[in-house]
Amino acid sequence: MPIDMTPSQALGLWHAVTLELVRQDRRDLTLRQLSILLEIYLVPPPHTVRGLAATLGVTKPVITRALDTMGEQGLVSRVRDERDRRNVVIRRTVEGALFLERLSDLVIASGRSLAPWKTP
Amino acid sequence: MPIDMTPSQALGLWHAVTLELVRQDRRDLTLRQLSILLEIYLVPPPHTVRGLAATLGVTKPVITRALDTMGEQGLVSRVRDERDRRNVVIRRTVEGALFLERLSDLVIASGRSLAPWKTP
DNA sequence: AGGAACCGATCCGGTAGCGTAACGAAATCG
DNA sequence: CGATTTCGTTACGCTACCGGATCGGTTCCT
Repeated sequence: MPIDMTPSQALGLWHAVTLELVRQDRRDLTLRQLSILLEIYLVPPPHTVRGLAATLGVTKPVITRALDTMGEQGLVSRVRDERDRRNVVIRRTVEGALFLERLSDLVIASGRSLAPWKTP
Repeated sequence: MPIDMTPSQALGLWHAVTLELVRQDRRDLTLRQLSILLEIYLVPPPHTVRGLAATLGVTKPVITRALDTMGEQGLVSRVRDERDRRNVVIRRTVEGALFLERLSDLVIASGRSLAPWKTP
């Protein structure tokens, strides 16, 4: 299932997607925030603050702040773990799934229309 | 030359690359800054502040600030246009090219090791 | 020549993220 | 039990970026 790309394709893909993300602006997510969001939605739960911090290689306050921001935007939600009430479990939301679905569409579309050999 | 991807591949690719970018940290580029950098290096020159502002759909100060930051990091350089001294021409640098080359490597490597069907 | 238009940079107040260091709550240990 | 460890959060001072307005400097237009 791997994807093979040339350097030109790789950068072209990144160029197209970042450009479009900036253009439509809407949610101004940090690279870290986006990374957290993808981690939550692509890796099987449960997700905790310290777990994410370890995975991303950042401190815990970074995760807390990112969850604050994305929580306000409805992209994630937090629930106290009742089995160990010290923990907080990060949960997915419908809105977050929709956001990533749009990101996915953007990536796919950008990849498809990448440097069409001749014939623009 | 297009690349065809499934939604899972698209998000998986983005996940792997952003995660690695966050992990190695180094230069903490904004999405906007990265977008500007890619625009400069992938689109034929000349590049001007107002041109980039129009392309990205942002205001001119945003471009100026981003060029300040990336200029300090040696990723781009600015030269006054002698034919029309109102303009500033944004130029590429060796260091900037190297940075994008590493980004390209990262994207390619992430794409290659994407959800290897069985047998890791 | 002089006014208008243009270009990039700078100033302003405000917002959001950062790292370090603490904190309170909860579980575990001895 | 109390002491210690483990969580996530908050406090603090700082830095970077934001949009909007404005600024000099330059060119264009008549």
